[in-house]
Amino acid sequence: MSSAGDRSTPPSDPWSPFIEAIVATLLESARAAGLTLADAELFEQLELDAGPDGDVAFPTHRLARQSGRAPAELAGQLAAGCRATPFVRAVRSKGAYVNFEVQPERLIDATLRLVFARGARFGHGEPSADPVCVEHTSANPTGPFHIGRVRNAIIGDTLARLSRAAGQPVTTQYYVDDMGRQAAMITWIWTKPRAEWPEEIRRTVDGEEAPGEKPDRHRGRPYPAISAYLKEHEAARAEVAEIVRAIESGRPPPEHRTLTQAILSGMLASLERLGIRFDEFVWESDFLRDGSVDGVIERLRVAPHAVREENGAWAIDAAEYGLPKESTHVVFQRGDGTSLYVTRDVAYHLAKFARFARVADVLGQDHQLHARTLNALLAEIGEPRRPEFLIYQDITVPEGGRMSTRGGSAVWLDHLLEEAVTRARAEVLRRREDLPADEVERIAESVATGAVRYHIVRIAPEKPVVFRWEEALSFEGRSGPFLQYSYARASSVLRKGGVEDGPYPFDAARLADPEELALVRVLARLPRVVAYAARTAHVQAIAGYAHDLADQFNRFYHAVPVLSSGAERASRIALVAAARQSLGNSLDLLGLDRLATM
RNA sequence: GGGCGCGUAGCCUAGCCUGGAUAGGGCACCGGGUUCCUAACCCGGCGGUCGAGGGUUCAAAUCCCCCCGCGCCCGCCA
Repeated sequence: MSSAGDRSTPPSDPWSPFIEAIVATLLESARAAGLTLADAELFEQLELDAGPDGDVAFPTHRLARQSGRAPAELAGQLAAGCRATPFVRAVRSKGAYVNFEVQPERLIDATLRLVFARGARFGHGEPSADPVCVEHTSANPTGPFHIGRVRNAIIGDTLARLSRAAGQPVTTQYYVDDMGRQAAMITWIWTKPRAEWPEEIRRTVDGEEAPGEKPDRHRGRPYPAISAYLKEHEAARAEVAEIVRAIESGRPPPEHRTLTQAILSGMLASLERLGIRFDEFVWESDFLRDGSVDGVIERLRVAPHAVREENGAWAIDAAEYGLPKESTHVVFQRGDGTSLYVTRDVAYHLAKFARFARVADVLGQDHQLHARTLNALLAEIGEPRRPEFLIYQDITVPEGGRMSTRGGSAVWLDHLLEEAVTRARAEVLRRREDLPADEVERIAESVATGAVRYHIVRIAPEKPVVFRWEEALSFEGRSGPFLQYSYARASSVLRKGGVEDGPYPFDAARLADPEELALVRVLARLPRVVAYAARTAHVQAIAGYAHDLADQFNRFYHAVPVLSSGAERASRIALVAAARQSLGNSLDLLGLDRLATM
C-alpha cells in the first residue's frame, strides 16, 4: 500500500488521470456533504494499490474527526455522493473506507499505450537539469574484490541507474586511493628485486602464478603476507613509510601509478562482468598535486574551532558536532605538515560540489564516523552543502566476523562468479541440448552474474547480510534468473508469434481475464516504483517490483493462452509485449542482462 | 562507556521515510499440475506474541521512550 504522497500526477504515470478524476469526484462529494477540505490534504490521504476492495482507497477517519461524524457513516455518504466517471467504474464504502474501482478497460488502455509510446523509457521520470554525482565502490587498489566490497558496487550502480531513470543527469565516480600505506605496500614489494623479497612473502606468489592471471589477483597476492610481515619487521615498515612520504610529497616512485592502475584494471574487469562501469576515476593524489588540499588546510586553520596541537598538528575541536567523545579533535594536518585522508576528502567533496547539484556517497558502515567527521569539517570551512550518504552494512561469513582479506575468510567475486557460471552452464545444458556452445556460454554468464547481482540488491542496504553459497547461487524463486526466465518466456511467445518488433494493436475490451488485469496493474506501478526508489535510495524496491512483475506474468502465462487464442490473440500479444518491455526496463535498472532465450 | 545500524514464521526477506481495513514474498516441508506459447514455472497446504515492555493515537510492524540481543566504529590509518 502506498500513499499518493507528493501529489504529483505526471504524464509518465498511467495512474495520473485516474487519480485526478478520483480527487475531483471525491472533493465534489465532500463539498456536497457540507465538508471543507483542501484537495492537497485529500490527495495525501489517498491510498494506492489498496487491495481487493478497490484500486484506490480513501480512509475517512481524519475527516470524520474534523467534522465530528462517524467514519463509517461518512464513508457511506461520500461514496454515495461520488459520480461515476469514464475513469471510475464503482465507488463503494466499506467500514471507514471509500473504495474506488477504476474502469479496467481505461486502465489497460492507458497503461499499454504509455508502455508502447515510451518503450525503453517507460517507468522513467521527467528529465531534471540538476546534475548528480554518485560515488561508489572506491575500494583500495590492493587486490581482487571480495563479495563484501561488491555490495558497495552493486548498490551504487543500481542507485545510479535509478537516478538516471528518474531523470537526473548522473555521473558515477570511483575515488582511487593511491595515497595510503596500503597502496604503498604494494609498490614496496613489487619495486623490490624478487631476490630481496622476504621468504614468507615470496611464498605467496611463487608456485601459484598462472599465465594470464588477472593483475589484481597477481599483484595483490602478496598483500596479506606483507601486512603480517610489517608487523614484525621495523626496517620494512620504515621502507614503506619512506614510500608513503614520497607519495605525499608528490614524488612517488615512478612505478607507483602503473602498479595501482594495473591492479585497478583487474578489479574493474570483474565489475564489468556485472555490468558495472564508471564515468570517471578520481585519484586522491590529484588533490594534493593541484594544491586544493593546501587550500583546504588554509581554510581549516582559520576555522572557528581550529586548534593547534602540541607537536604542531592542526585539528578541529568538533565537540559540538555530536561526534564520539574520543574523536572530538579531528586532526586535519599532522605534526609533520602532511595531510590526512579526511582532509583530502574535503578537497574531493568541494570539487564535487563545484560541479554537481547533488552528491551521493555509497559507504560501508565502517565509514559512518568518517562521514560525520567530513560533515564537521565542511561546516567549519563554511560549506553549506553536504553529501547524501548511503551507508550499507557488512556482508559477514557464517562462521562469524567480517570478510577479511588477511584472515582468509573472504569470498572472492571472481571465485563466486566462476562457481555461478559452472552451475548455470549445467542448468542450461540440462534443458537446452539444442543450443550451440557459445550460446550456452553467453546464457550461463548472464544467468550467473544476474543471480549474484540480484542476490545482493534485493536486500535493503542497512540490513546486515550473512553470505551463504547456496543462497547466492540460487536460480529459483526470488532470484535474478527467475526474472530473466520470465523475460525469455515473453520473448519466446513473441518470437513464435512472429511479432517480435510490433506494432502491437490491441483492444482493451479483449483483455477481460482477471490475470490480465492483474498484470496490467503491476505494469502500471513501475513509474511510481522508480520515482520512489530513486528518491529514497531504496534500491531494493526495484528488485521487489521486478519479482512481482515476473511473478504476475507467469500467472497470466499459465492462465491464459496467447498464440492459440481467437479474437483475443492480438490484444494478448500486445500485453505480452508490454510485459516484456516493462520487465526488460526493470532488468536494465537492476543491471541484469535481458535474455531472449535461456 | 558513547555513536550508528539491525531484530518480522525453521531459514531469508518486503513493508517503516509519509501510522489506516485479514503483515506481502522466497527457501524448506506436504499435496497437485507438462497431448498446449520454455516446469529456472504454476496451483493448493503448512507456518507470524512484527525482540520485550511502556507511551502517543480513533488506529502502531511503522512514530516516541526505555530495556535486551547482534554487528560496526570511536587512530596525527585509509
